[in-house]
Amino acid sequence: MSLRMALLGLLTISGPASGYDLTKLFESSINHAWQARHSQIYPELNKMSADGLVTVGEQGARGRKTYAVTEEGARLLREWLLAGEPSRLARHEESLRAFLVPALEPDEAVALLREQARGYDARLAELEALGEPKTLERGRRAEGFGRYALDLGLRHMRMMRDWARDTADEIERSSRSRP
Amino acid sequence: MSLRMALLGLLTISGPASGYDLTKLFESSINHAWQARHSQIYPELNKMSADGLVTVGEQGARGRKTYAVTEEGARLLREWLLAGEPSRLARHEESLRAFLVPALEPDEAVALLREQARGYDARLAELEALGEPKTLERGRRAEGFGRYALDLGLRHMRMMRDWARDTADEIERSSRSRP
DNA sequence: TGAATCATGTAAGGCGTTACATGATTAT
DNA sequence: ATAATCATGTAACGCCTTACATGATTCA
Repeated sequence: MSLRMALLGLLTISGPASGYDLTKLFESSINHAWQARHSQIYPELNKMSADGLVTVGEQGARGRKTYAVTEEGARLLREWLLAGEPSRLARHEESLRAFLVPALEPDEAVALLREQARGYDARLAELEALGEPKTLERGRRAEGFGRYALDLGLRHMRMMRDWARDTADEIERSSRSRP
Repeated sequence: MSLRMALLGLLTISGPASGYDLTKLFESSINHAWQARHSQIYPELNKMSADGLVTVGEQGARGRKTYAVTEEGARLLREWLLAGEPSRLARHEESLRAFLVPALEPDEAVALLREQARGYDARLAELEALGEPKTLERGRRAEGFGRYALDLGLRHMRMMRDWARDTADEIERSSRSRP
């Protein structure tokens, strides 16, 4: 269901697009919260079309198909977004890794956490670059769509970086005090 | 692979345990980063045993089996943790929902975000209760294992709550200025 | 004694990844 | 001409969820 909603949402926010466009949109925008490859997106769009959630517009060059959200699709998305179910589906391999850090020896754990912190900093820089005017030329991104999401991504990276750094500090401190 | 590592990690940190124990441990500890039901855990433990990563100890009452990590299991976990692959597998339905908020009308979006912020606050309170001495009686949790993870969980909840609140504020402000 | 909890399993079907496969168009 | 990019699809296999299924032990 989530993939379906993600596609409806992307089409709603960014306007009609092809499967190819949506594949790239996934990568460039929503990637830190959800992933999908073209091999999953293309069949899903076909099913959604069969279910009346999207329509296929003009068949462009190279067999390009442009999809647009129908009224029913819009209604379904709205319902899904407003449905207050907690829906705790969350799979985050990095957090899992972080969680298992105490299974390592203290010095190994510290090294790993420091490296992770560096990684988050690098990705933070990538994301920050996306927010700068220079990168915004590709359109849309600035207004509404992407604004809040980008902000969320930035906060997430900062949070993870800080946690990794603080935890490394704490492990170092406690393993120095009783070695 | 992740489930396998999660199980090895939990067994390493908390000591020998049954599939039943691990199922509950999953729920009470790692839940915000990874989920697994008993129907996935039991077969996986059997496979891991066949692969020599864990051993089955004494068969207790009610057919209870107690698993322990083997040397090979420990080695595999260590390798996996230290392997620096970025591994960006992340599926977070809540972030996805948050991301799609701009697909709603401003007033609907604000209402949704406020409700989400309340939800995060509630879960934050739950997590904070876990960190208090009273709840710690069930053992282990306090030292090492759970400490860092709990901290990460708390930071995550706070981050999400703040984002939801700030974004609601921002949408409210911008829809008031040009309605 | 009956309900709750402990304890383990299997099966069907859906979701997601990797790999395979093909061809058109554009830029160098 | 050649490489890069655009563009869509299918198939096999693995991971995960939901539902079905069973029985032992403990507590009130």
